[in-house]
Amino acid sequence: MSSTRIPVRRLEPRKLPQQARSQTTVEALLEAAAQVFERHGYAAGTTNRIAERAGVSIGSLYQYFPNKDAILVALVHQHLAESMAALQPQLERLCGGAGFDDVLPDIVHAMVALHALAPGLHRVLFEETQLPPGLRAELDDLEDQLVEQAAVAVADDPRWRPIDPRLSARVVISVIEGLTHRLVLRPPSGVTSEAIAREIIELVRAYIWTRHDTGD
Amino acid sequence: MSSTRIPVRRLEPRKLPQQARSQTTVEALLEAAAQVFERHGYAAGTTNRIAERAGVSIGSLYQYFPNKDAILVALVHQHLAESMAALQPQLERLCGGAGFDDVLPDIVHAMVALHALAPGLHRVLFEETQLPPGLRAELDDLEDQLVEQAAVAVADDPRWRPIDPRLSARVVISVIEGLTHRLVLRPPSGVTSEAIAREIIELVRAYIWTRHDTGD
Amino acid sequence: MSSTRIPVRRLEPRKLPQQARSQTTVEALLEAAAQVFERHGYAAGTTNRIAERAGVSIGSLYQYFPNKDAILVALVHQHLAESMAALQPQLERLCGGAGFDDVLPDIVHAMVALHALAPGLHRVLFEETQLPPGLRAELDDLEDQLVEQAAVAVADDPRWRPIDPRLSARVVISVIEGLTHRLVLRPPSGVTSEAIAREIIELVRAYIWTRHDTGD
Amino acid sequence: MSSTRIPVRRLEPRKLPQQARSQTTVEALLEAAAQVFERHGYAAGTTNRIAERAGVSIGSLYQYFPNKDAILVALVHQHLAESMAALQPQLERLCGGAGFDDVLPDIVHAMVALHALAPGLHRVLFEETQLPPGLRAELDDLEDQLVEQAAVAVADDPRWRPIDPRLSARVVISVIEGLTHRLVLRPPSGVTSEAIAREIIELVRAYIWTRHDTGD
DNA sequence: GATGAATGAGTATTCATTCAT
DNA sequence: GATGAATGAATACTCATTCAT
Repeated sequence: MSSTRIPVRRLEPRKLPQQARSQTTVEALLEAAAQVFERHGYAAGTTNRIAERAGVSIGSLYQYFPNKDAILVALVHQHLAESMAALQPQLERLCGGAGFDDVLPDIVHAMVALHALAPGLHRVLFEETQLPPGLRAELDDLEDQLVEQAAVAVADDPRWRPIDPRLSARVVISVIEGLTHRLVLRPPSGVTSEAIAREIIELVRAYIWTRHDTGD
Repeated sequence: MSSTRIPVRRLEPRKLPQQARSQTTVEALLEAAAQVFERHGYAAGTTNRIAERAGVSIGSLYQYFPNKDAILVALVHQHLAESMAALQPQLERLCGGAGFDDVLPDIVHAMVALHALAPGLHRVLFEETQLPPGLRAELDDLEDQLVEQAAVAVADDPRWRPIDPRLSARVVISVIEGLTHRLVLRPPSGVTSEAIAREIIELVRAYIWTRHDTGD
Repeated sequence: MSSTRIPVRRLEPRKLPQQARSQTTVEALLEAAAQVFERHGYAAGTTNRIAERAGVSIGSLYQYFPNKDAILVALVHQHLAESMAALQPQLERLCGGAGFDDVLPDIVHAMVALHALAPGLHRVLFEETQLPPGLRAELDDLEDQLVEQAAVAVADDPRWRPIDPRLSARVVISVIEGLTHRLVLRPPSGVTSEAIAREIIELVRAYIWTRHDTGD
Repeated sequence: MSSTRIPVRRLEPRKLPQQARSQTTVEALLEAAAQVFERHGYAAGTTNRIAERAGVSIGSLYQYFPNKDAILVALVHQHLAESMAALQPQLERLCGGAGFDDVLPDIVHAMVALHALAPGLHRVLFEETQLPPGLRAELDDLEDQLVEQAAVAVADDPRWRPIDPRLSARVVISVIEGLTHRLVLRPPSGVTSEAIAREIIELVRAYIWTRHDTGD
């Protein structure tokens, strides 16, 4: 009779690789997981396939990840870190007084570039799977922070005085995120990612312009 | 959607129900499938559960659907039909000469209403699962048609003469679809679906206004 | 991402077989499980082996038992039922006024016969595995009832007036149970099960005789 | 004990620790194993857990024990040694002419004390696992020796002349061992280990008294 | 000698699908 | 037409054991 444990599901990596060798293994696993999930989707991306593609035994996979979900979570965290690295500089420019108008293109281009790299994987990461509540909350928090910063930046801009900066900011963020996903992950034929970025920028500009108090 | 192989796989309903009783059974199955997929997701929504909830034996389910994917496909078709039914009148108004400005709100409201009904199901139908290529193409075709119609309507509008009607139309459609999904399926806290619709409308209006040739 | 259910572990049979065919399957499975556990022990008695020996697919096993433990539980219940069936008549004789001295031999013989049938299985059922708390409690309850009945019977016996009937009864039950297990499940060489029964009877008789208030 | 196959399998410690450090390691491993088996049972007591708890790498564990079973065997031997150490003096008293009646209480108390120390471990050692045949035989031999000695002692006792000293001795040993296990490892609520010892002593006394030739 | 990364056969369990009744 | 018992390939995951460093 198996003992009745309390099944607390861990999602953090199981142990930190200490030797150089294992560091390599973990990286190979994450890389393999990204490819496998991208090609097969999450459900059909089996742990055995991931291990195989990583050139590693299934046992090694489970030495570093307590379960399949943990791999996904690690991938999401990786993406988050990359996103922050790409966005942080722009946000600092914004807070440093640069005009929203100037920063916007860079933000959008960064977002588009970020997603264009491995569109299938992003689909899996953010659409196909139901992320665990903790991670979901983490992402939502992050977005809220972005919204907050954007709201402040937009409110400060002397030329644009939006009536409801918070809502405007939320829509702006959603538009950027939503359209990037929509257009980059499933690009309509005959539309370059360059054109996509351009249109997103125009869209946001137009929206903000409309939503402000012209003071007339 | 599970398989990556390319076996010969039928996705059409196995046989058309001819008697009233069968008709009822099929409807019960689709309704049950919608509920089960909404609650459990596609992968965890087992055919046995669907059959059980439909009050029908698993054997009967397979009498009408050759496999699990076929149920999903039927559900997508159903959704498509409903969408068309909701959108067609507006499109006809558009083609009949009504101003895009007038029709836009109705379109957006229709879209939002369509998705607000069973958000979880829509997530499953359009995000969680990798639709079979044929269906995917079908959906894309449909969207292309919408784009085409919208392009014509926008181009015809005497007050708005967009520089690239086709691209503008595509963006408009994507914005409506993308934001509806993004905002309705995972609504930010404190934002009503009414507000969402309003902002989408504003967004599109602003964009079109910007994108036109003012003739100055 | 798999949905996070609350893992309540069921141990009851999964569904009651409704057709005659499945009744047969369940019986074959239990019989096979008894043999497999007896030969290999619980841990090494795999579900696949059980299914194979039952001449049934592994899927069928899980159609009737939600997990491996449930099979063990069913086996214990089966044994319990058989034990009660064998013991009940004697207990009724006891309560009906028959002398403890007369009934004792029959009880011991019944116990020995019960265990001599599949000793290895009983070892697995009651020694090797840590039974789930509910079942453990059930067994303890049963034993407590036996103790209670024995205590009453012994107390009533005019010839035996034990000082502490409850404790004496407990020891008597434990002796019968403990020695049956010890001697039947791992019989010393050269001792027949007949001799074992005889000695157990003597032991209990001597004990009770000693433990009574001689009234001197 | 897992394997049912009969591979060539070493169960002796792999190498005798020669340096003081190694001696310490082996002791730490056995101590850890005892704790881990007591807490988790044999099957769930993994070698990695044992090594971890011993503060030793898994590699080191296998330096001293060829496999998991060998650890169990070592533990059994350890227990045997302790048992002999506790029992030997009493047996010598017996052979030295002390009355069985006088020695019995000390034997029983020694047995109870021995088992009360780590009941869970004893359950694992002697009930949960199917000991390898060699060890099983070793244990049985030991018991036979005890029986022999007891038989001689009992036969010699001028006051007790049992009809079949060998059988009586066997029953006595079994009673002591069986009831100790039964009552110490799974004590009925409300019964102290002191009371248990007392009742076992009484039981054996009564039995021997009954089983002797009164000479009438 | 010690370490711990790597291994992979083996385990319980699920679920889409078939087919005898 | 309907039923539901039966199937078994496939999956996530474990753990005793090895061996390069």
